[in-house]
Amino acid sequence: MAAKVTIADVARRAGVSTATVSRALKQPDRVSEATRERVQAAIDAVDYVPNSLGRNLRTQRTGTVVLVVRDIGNPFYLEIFRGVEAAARERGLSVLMGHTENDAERERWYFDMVRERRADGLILMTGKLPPGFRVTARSTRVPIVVALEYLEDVRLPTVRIDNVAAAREATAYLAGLGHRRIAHVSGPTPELMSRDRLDGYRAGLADAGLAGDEALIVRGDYSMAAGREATARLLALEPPPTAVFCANDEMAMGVIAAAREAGVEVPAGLSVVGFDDIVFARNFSPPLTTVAQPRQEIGQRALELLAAQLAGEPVGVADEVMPTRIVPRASTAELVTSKT
Amino acid sequence: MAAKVTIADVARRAGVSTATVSRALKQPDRVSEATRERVQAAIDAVDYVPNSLGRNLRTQRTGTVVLVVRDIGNPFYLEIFRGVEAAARERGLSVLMGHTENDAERERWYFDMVRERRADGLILMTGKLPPGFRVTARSTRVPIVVALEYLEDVRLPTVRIDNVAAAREATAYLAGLGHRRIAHVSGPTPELMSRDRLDGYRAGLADAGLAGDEALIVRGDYSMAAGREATARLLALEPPPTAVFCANDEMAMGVIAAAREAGVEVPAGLSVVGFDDIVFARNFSPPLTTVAQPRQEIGQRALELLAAQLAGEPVGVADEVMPTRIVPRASTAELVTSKT
DNA sequence: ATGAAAGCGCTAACAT
DNA sequence: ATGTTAGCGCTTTCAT
Repeated sequence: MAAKVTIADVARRAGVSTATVSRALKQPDRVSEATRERVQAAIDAVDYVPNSLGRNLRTQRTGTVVLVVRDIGNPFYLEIFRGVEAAARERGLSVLMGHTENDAERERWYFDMVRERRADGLILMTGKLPPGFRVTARSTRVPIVVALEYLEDVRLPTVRIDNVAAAREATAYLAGLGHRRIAHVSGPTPELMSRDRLDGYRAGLADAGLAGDEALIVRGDYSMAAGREATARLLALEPPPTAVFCANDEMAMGVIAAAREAGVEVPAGLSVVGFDDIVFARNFSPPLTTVAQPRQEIGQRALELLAAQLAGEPVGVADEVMPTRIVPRASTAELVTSKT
Repeated sequence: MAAKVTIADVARRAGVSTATVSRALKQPDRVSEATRERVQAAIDAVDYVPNSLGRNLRTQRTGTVVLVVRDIGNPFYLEIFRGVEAAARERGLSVLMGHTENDAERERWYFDMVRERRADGLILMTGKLPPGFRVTARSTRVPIVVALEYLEDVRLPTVRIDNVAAAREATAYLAGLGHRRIAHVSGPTPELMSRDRLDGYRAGLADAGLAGDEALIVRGDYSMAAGREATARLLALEPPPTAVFCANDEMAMGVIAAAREAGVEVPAGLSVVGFDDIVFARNFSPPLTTVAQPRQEIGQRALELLAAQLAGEPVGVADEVMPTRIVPRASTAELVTSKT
């Protein structure tokens, strides 16, 4: 009915002070049973909805956190968002999702949201801080948790996986199937994550007593197209690899598509392993063997860490490493030695 | 440096009133050149960042709008989000993305965000209003724009596509390739969008002078698995269809995967058309013929409508219909009549 | 258990 | 062009 109902209207109606109404809402135990009921009746009668603007100004909190990713179009992030959101809702927080597309200006924009108090804190999944940001500066103190990616030379609470170990395991898996010529399609190697997976690949080869061959390593950019291009290079080698470990699922799918077009069947002629276990991995044909990370849990844990930080709890500089696991599907097979 | 710098600190430093500082920031033309510079210098000196909480309370606006979808995990929505976000940033608005997962409680939650003034308005892509919501009620007046989906019996500003016409065109496309037995895998028919696409399919058949056959219509739920199941049913028919129009891309991909596993090549033995042109459609094997909608533009337009509404401009009850187009790719081919 | 009163930081009348 | 003043709606001491 009324266009604008404030706490004062409720107070008047219930015959109490605004302070009592506020208490009845936020700290019911500090108000007598009878009063509480009277207040509730008044609230219903005038159709009162608390205006959080007033509260926010008073408490200097917005109840909103921002999840910053590079590319919101990447379905990979959505599962993490789910985890973050679920944990946030439990605590009455809202989650804003923003993406930077590697643009420095936008990276800063999200930081400014916190500085302007439009949000309380940040979960960073961009792999970098905005240029010029110094963690030590009191003036720029922004509650942050780094998820998934991690930052070199910066000590911030982090939730991540061990990319080296996971890649090593994936490579070992292929070696265990009898493969000897195992290629790797990596991500852009300036990025820490790509380097880690590449390092893991090398370590995996070494574990299996296999010599590395730089010709078997092709740089990509995590796109399906990059997987296609890499395939052309790899199949032209003499001898060609019998297995490929890709730094993500999209590139693995590109490899499979290109290989098939080149007349090489997967997994009969080429075993392919991806990384991430995106939704389509399971439904690809053939279903993709890949490395799964506990995305939802990562998101959840990141929010928990951030919430603790916001609540003023001593968090220290957490560095939580979540477990990964190989998901064997039909894109990999034992090497059939078809020597003459 | 300072933990908390307010507009008063700047005013003191610049030797002006807080009102002048506020003006220098928001209406620079109402302040003399000299003053403006002095204020700016003071701002830099004390490292002042405006606290939007104060402004929000004063202006009764948050500068935030919420994009409500059913399932945030559906990559289809992301392109729309991009359009919304881009248009929002131009206007200094932020976009919060929320998903309901068809849960009534959560549907209401986003409405309450606006009622509690945690957000200024809603872009609804859920295809329904929360239970009990009446557009007429002044008390629940919430700025809303409906995108993509539209609501029966409710007059709200809407940005959408013509699903009937698009489906009709898709069916006509298959008929134009010579197909006579054209099947349809629909979405859940209680939903308006699914019904529209089904109606369009029927109209398309009629256009081509083809008799409908209810056995050729299979209900799905927009999942890849549903596409797979539908395929089993369709291939068992006598004679089986030579073409399938699916109500979305995921189901089309399920159909293709299942057909191939059943020994039916696409498009040689079966032509398949999807709907939505999701990112993977282009990279599927074979690349999927589908109906593309201008997602980014839909998002952009929806935000423009909402922004106008928030600005108090007379919007009326807009009903904007955006154009769709068929994207021919390799999952469809002319029917080869292999009659004996 | 409840009330009175003082702001949180900002903007917008209204003056000058 | 600039200053004064009065809140926006809420929470939270501090009293009682």
